[in-house]
Amino acid sequence: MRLTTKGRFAVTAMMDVTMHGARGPVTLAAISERQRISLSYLEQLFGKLRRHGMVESVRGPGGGYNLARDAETVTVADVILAVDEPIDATQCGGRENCLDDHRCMTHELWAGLNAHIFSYLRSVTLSDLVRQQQPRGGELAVLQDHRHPAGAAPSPEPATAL
Amino acid sequence: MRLTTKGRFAVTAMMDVTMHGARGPVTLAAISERQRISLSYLEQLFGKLRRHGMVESVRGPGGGYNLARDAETVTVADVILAVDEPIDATQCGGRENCLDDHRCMTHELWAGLNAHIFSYLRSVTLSDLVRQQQPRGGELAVLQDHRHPAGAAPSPEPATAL
DNA sequence: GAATACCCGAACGATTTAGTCAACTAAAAG
DNA sequence: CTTTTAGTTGACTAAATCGTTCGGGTATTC
Repeated sequence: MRLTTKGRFAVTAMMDVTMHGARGPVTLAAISERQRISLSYLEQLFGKLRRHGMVESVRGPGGGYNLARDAETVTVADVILAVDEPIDATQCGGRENCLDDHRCMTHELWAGLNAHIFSYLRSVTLSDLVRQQQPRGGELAVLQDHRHPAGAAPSPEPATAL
Repeated sequence: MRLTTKGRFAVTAMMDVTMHGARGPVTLAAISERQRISLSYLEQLFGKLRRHGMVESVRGPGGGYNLARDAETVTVADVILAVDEPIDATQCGGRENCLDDHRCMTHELWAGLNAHIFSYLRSVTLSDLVRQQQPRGGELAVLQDHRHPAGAAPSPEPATAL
C-alpha cells in the first residue's frame, strides 16, 4: 500500500461526488472547480475509478459521475487501490525463493505493517468521511482514537503534513 | 506521512544494524551484501539517518555504523521520517486561509488518517521487529497487539514537525 | 447540428527513486 | 610514515512518478 498525494486526490474527488451527487451526476469540471484539481488529472483518476467499479459515468449534457456503490460500502482503501497500484517492497518479489535468511527480513515486516494500515483504511467509508465533514468547525469525532503526545507543536496549526 | 520503498529500505537497513551490531560497527558494504541494497544508496540513506541522530558512525578500519539510541527506543516512524521528508496533502498548505468549505475537505481527513498511521508506526520499535524476526519459519507473531511503551512519549526528541 | 461532457492518448516539466562515480578524510595496521 | 580500510560528500544519471496541458475523439441532449 503506497501512500501518496495521488490517492488523496482520488479520495477528495470521491468525497466531492458523495457530497454533491444527491441530485444527479457530478461533472469533473465542477470537482475541478471546487477541489482545485486539474480537469485532465481528474479524467485520468476517474478513468481508473470507473474501470475499478467505483463510479459510473453518464455522458452527454447533464452527465457526469455517480457512485457505483453506496457510500457506506466504499472504503478509502478501495479508492486508493483503484488509482494507485500497490508496490512490492520485499526484495524477493513475494516469491518463495528467499532462501537466505537475511534476504527477506522485510517480507513479514511489511506484510504486518501493510495489513494494519490497510485494515484501518478499509474501515473508513466515504460516508464516514462526509459525515465527519458536516459539522463545520467541530471536533474530529470518530477518527480521533489516538492521543497526540506531549511535545506536539503548541501552535494551533493542525498536524497535516505527516 | 509518505509510504514508499525508500522508507522501507531504511527500516530494513536499520534492522540489519540492530541484528548485526552486537559485536561492533556494521559496515554499509555488509548491509549492501546482505540486504541487496546498492552501497551508494545506503550511503545516502545513512547520511540522513546519521544527521537525524539515528546512527553513529565509526571511521577507519573496523568502522561502520552503530545505533545511536537503544533499539527499544527507535521506532519505525523515526526511521521513515529521517529519510523521507513529509508531504503536505492539504491544498491549503496547512494555513488558515481555507475559507471555502469545500476547499479543505481533505484537511481533517488526512490529519486523522496520518495521525492513526503515524501512531501505529511510532508504536513499533526496531527491537520489536528484530524480535519478530527471530523465530525462523514461525508464524507472524501478532504485531497488532502492540503495547505503547510508557517511556517513549517523554523521549528527548519526540520526532517533531508533525 | 450544436453544446455538453465523458473518453483517450501523447507529451511535458518537475520531482523522486535508485544507483554510479570520484574525490576526500579519519583512523587503524604494518 | 605509509598503506589500507571505511566513512563522507557531492555531482551526476536513468528511470519512474506526479500533476498538468493539449488535442482530438465519441455519446447524449437540446
